[in-house]
Amino acid sequence: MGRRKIEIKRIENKSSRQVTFSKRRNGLIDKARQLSILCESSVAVVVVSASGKLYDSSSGDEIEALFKPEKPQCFELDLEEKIQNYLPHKELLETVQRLAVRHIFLPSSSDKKNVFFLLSTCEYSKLEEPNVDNVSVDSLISLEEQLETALSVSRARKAELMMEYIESLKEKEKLLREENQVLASQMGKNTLLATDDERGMFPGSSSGNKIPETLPLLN
Amino acid sequence: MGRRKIEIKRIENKSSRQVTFSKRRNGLIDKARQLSILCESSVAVVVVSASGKLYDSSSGDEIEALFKPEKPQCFELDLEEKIQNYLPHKELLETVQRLAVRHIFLPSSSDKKNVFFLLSTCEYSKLEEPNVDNVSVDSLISLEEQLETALSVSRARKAELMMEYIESLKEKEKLLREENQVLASQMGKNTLLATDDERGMFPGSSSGNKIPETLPLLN
DNA sequence: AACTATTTATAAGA
DNA sequence: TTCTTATAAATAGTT
Repeated sequence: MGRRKIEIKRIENKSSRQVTFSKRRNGLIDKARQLSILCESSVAVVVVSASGKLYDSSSGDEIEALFKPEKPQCFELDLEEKIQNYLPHKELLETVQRLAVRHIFLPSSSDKKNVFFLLSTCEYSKLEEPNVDNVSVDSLISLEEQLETALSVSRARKAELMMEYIESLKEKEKLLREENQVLASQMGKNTLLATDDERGMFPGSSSGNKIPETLPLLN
Repeated sequence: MGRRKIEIKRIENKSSRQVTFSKRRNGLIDKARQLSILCESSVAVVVVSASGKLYDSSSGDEIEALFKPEKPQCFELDLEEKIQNYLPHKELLETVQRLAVRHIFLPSSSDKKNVFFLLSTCEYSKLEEPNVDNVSVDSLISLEEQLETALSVSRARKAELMMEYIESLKEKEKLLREENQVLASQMGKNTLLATDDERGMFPGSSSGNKIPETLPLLN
């Protein structure tokens, strides 16, 4: 689409490369925007420099909002919602968000299911200059560390939330069970329930059913 | 760029929208690829779709073998060692920075949506410096690919298992509650327990108040 | 940053 | 879905 056809290969000239990067990045972003509108999908474009520098900060809420609408299921609990929001793709999203955000296009519709996440980085360096390489590598490593930190935090938080929830459910179950036993004994017919308490119920989960048959739900 | 100029607004016709979506998505991805090559930048396109198309999946067996916690650290190691040592920490960035083209399937814990990952990046030429041969880089790429896939699937699986467990606990709780109610009504004195249920019962004992009060744990 | 000759993407039609 | 093609849009080289 220019005066000449170009091969798709690295542009050697540094300034040409920079100019092309700028033009095409803008083009890409606009394409993403158009797609999101035309097809009612959600598109996020994030541009990060290789150095990890933040070009354009955006609120985390905006990006998070991108995924909120697709929250599935009838989870009435706040905690469960939080857990849902920590699913893998959200981890990635949040992670990248911490790095750098250049442009964000918010979803055009609330119940949209198609989400494009586009991350683009450009290395402006100096491949011709050997002595600058270390700087670049260091910045990459730094970037990686930030990513890893973000991911770790995200995962840890997710696990924490889930475990809290599981603990609370277990606790609730225990109390219910106790109540049950009290009631049963008050009625003078507690044998059935008392024996139930002796068994440990959940060794783990099996893959197939949400509620595995091997797990006696009520003992 | 078609027979006619179109307004950038939601395409009402469903099949047109689908067709356009497909075309433009491909166009976007190709643009991203070109940008990454031309400007030696890294581009990741992530597609999250509710329609459930699978671009790539990884077997569960590889996951166990590859998912090993190891430590990062020294930057001075040769590349092969770096590969071994850096996997967890560099996972995301290296994915973005180095992988040529790949698809990762991220199973969602939800049964109604699938997550697709498509990452496309351009290789850094600095990685192809003197003492790094192509074989080494290739193996790096391959390894990273496998690891990333494995990690993604593994994490998703873990989340799935936890969610299954949560579901089973909830189900069990429900049954206990029913049992309780039956007992209570049989005794003709079910008020006490019923009211307990309406309030959040548990301060959360076993884990030392880990359960946030703001979260209605039950109902 | 603007311009414009060309190439590229794609809307509509088959 | 895939292809064809007229046309709109993007952009490479230039100013």
